Amino acid sequence: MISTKGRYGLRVMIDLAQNDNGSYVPLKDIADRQEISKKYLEIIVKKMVDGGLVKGSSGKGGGYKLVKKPEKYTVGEILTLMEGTISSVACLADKNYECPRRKKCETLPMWKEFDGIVHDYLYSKKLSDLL
Amino acid sequence: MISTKGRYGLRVMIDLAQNDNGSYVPLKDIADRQEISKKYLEIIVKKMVDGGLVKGSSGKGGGYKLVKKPEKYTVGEILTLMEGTISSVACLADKNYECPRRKKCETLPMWKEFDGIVHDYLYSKKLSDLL
DNA sequence: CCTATTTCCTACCGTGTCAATAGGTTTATG
DNA sequence: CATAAACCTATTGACACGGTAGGAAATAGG
Repeated sequence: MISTKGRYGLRVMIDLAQNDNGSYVPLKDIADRQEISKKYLEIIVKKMVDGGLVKGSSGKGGGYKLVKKPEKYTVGEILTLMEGTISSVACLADKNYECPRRKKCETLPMWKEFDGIVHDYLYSKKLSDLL
Repeated sequence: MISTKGRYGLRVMIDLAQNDNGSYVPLKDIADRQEISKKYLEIIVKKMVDGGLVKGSSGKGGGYKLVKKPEKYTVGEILTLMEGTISSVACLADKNYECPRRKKCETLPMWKEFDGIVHDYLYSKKLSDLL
């Protein structure tokens, strides 16, 4: 289940794309438009800055802006950053984890196939598709 | 993310299908084969009994058995019972919930499409496909 | 009838995440 | 130098996760 971090994060990205006039968009405006507490959005946008999805600027006239064109972002990369992983099962979330039952596990192949379908959908969907 | 309830539950169903000789399969045997604590499995199988997926019988010679043929179960129905919902976002998990932003929400159509794909995959997958 | 085996039931527990809120500090602009 | 904005740290209450523990009830075989 995608949490508010992922869902709100995606909406912030859309908002930034829709209101991009070259300068920075203040978080207060985004919070008002999206009807989400600005305080809570700070946490979310912080992750996006740290993850390199957006750029922030302090001080008067500051705010946030996208670092690349909307068609260059995939929904998958945004959700992966916000959620930590997008995998549907723990056995596949950590790439280094080797389940001792992986040889005989009857469900693993299905989870892998399922994860593949989810991955394909989310990484083929572009931010620009949502505007 | 599918929790252990869903994952273990699915494995129990597979185990029951594989070891079905007409009589009841004791939980102790399932726990041994699946390398999962029997105590914890009790919680999981209880849900499956309440949900009508399996039938339980107390006393000596008791245990659990499937109530229908493996090809009549879908992975989707098993996971939905164990997880409560299979929806990827809260806005779609509760059928009665009406989001005040649903008219203008730019992400809702995508979530609906995504949920549809997930649903189609999981409900087309049969328990018998995993044996 | 008795005993072993099995499900069934209730309660508890530590840890972590979720969804926020609060209050202050730093940075930049005009 | 005032204002507006991001940035930083801490805290909170509720709840789910992943179990563990101990016993009560049911049932079959000897």
